[in-house]
Amino acid sequence: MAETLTTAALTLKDIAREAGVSLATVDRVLHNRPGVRADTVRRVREAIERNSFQPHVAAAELARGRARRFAFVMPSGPNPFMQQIEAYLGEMSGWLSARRLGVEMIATDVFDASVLAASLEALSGDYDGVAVVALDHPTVRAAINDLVDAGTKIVTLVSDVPSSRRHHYVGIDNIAAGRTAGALVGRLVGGRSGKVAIVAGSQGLRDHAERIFGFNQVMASEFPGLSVLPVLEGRDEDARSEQLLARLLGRHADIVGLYNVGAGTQGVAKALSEAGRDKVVFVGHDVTALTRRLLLQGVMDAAISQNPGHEARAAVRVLLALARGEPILREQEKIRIDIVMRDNLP
Amino acid sequence: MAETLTTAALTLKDIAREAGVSLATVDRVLHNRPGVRADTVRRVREAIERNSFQPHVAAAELARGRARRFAFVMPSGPNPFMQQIEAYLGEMSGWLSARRLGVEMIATDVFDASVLAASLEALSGDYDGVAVVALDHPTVRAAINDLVDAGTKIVTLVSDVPSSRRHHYVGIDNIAAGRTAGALVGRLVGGRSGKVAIVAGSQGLRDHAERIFGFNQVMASEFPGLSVLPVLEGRDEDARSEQLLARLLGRHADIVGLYNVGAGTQGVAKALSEAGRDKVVFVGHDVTALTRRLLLQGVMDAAISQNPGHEARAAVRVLLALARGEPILREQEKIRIDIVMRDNLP
DNA sequence: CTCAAAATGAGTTGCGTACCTCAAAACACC
DNA sequence: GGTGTTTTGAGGTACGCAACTCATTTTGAG
Repeated sequence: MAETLTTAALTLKDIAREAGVSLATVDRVLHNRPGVRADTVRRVREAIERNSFQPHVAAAELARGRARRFAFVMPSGPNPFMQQIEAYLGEMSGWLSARRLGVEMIATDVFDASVLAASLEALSGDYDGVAVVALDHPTVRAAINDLVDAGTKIVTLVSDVPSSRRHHYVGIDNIAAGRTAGALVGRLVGGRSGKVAIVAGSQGLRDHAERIFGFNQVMASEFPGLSVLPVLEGRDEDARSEQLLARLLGRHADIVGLYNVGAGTQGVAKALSEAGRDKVVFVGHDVTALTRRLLLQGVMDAAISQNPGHEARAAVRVLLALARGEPILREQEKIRIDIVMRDNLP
Repeated sequence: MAETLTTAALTLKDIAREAGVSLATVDRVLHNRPGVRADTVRRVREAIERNSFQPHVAAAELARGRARRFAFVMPSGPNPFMQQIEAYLGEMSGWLSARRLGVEMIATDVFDASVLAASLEALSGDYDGVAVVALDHPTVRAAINDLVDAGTKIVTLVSDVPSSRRHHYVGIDNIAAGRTAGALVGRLVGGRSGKVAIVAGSQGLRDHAERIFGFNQVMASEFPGLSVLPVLEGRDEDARSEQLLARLLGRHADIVGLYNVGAGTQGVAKALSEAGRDKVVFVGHDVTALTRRLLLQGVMDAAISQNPGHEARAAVRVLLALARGEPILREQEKIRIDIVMRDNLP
């Protein structure tokens, strides 16, 4: 009837006895310190393994003395999504200080590779972990690898640099996000045939390009009745997005769906309403004050969301686990793609 | 450019000096021990407040010595959702033992109020925290309140007992889940008019009743072209659900949508396919091996999911925070309603 | 076999808190 | 002013581990 999921609480002393060595040797093995014969290392490791020994987190944390410092390198300038991440980190301040964790925000121009790389290099040695919203560029990749080599734990946030040796990526699978958007547009259009428009910031941005790729994939394979128009590049700006879209709507009377890949949402919504094309199925990204309003008004039909609170907390937890040498709960730290419609607005 | 989110690391000794008292007195205040003048208590509290002092979690944990024990009281018998929760707890075993947390599963008949209440009463004094999948019944409520009075931290899991004094509920808002299901069925039907069927376990179950309530709300207000048929009560059994639904499908040729509120999914799918009514929009709950297959086959169109992994971890985290007297990160522990379609299957 | 280098043992200290004891001081009451 | 009670101080121990020192043993090369 009752079933226990955890094992007894051994200590290092027990492991030392088991392995037939002293506490000092166990300590040397545990922290990869030199001066232990390979054979002895094996014996100790086996004893740890055999008893599935886990160092007591609290004791280890207490003993190491100095507090851990993490840095969040984020885009400068106003960006609601990033501001949300910062706000959520602020909400955690009690949690952070109870664990003696210092978290600092560092604003920089993440869209300029050399500036970003310089910012990263400047952090070397000062932090135990760094979370960075990174551009995928060779210079940035090199800066990340340098930090990794210096022993800093690195997590890419929102936008990944898969070619680097970063320890973890906290963000969504953008291809899957695009696929989801495609499925939503296709399904919500509901059997009608016609054209579908795409508004993106730029196809040069990795996440945008991936989303468009996934979107097109689904449209081609599952919704042959819908044809996708060439991508409009609105640079995530309201005015430009509005202008481009207004022109497109004028030229195509049979647009039935619209996927807004990045920001510029305000402009997109305005173009739709001024053209009197409110019935167009409109799917976009992220739950902000604006998209929330548009969803409630029925202008937007669905938003693909990547919970910024979860991303902020996951980044901190992952950095902490990496710094402690604990395993990462992958399932927990995975950022899910949320479909938000009017009735499940968070 | 850089901005720090945390404060300096004070210790109890600092607080004692600040307040002009000894360590012993601070300790007495912190743990609500008797023998301190009200005036002194205030001075100490103010010093803590003024410096926004947070006890070092690791030190506190280490000092208290004995490990914490949590119990999960779950339904006996085969239940995929509950099995998943148990599996996810198993995945956490490293995390748990590194924190010296003991978690035990206790299987019982949660659908029999007196049996469940007896199981709960039997736990008194043995556990620091209890997570329970609870029936909302006066006897159960009393048992929960007794445990609370005995100092045990209580979390209701999946199914709430709002009238009790449980410390927290980990689960979804079932009315919102029903609304979401309604919105999905309505939208996916895509403008056609016709009838909509509902299959539930029982309208006597709180969560099922709430979901149906939310579903009907949306259908009535937003989809006047769809009329909802009387609820079929399949008792979450495949055979019974299939039989009832098959009969209903036979009588109504114009059924365009179907909401399966609980289990019995296998039977529902079978009834649909044997009647050759695959085009009916079918929305159900939870991602299991079965619903995953049905989604991929296109039989089911969407599933409302309440990530069991998240629920298991949230329950543990909440119990731990309660036991430590830490604040709960509400935003983090909130269980979201996930909409799962073929293209965002987790 | 000798000797230096490598490997290991034994031990100490400190992290910040919980929990405990005992003595001293402050206080209230008559 | 003396009594008893309440409040406060001072100090110790323990928790499990990190990080270190120094002495001792073992090993391998010549």
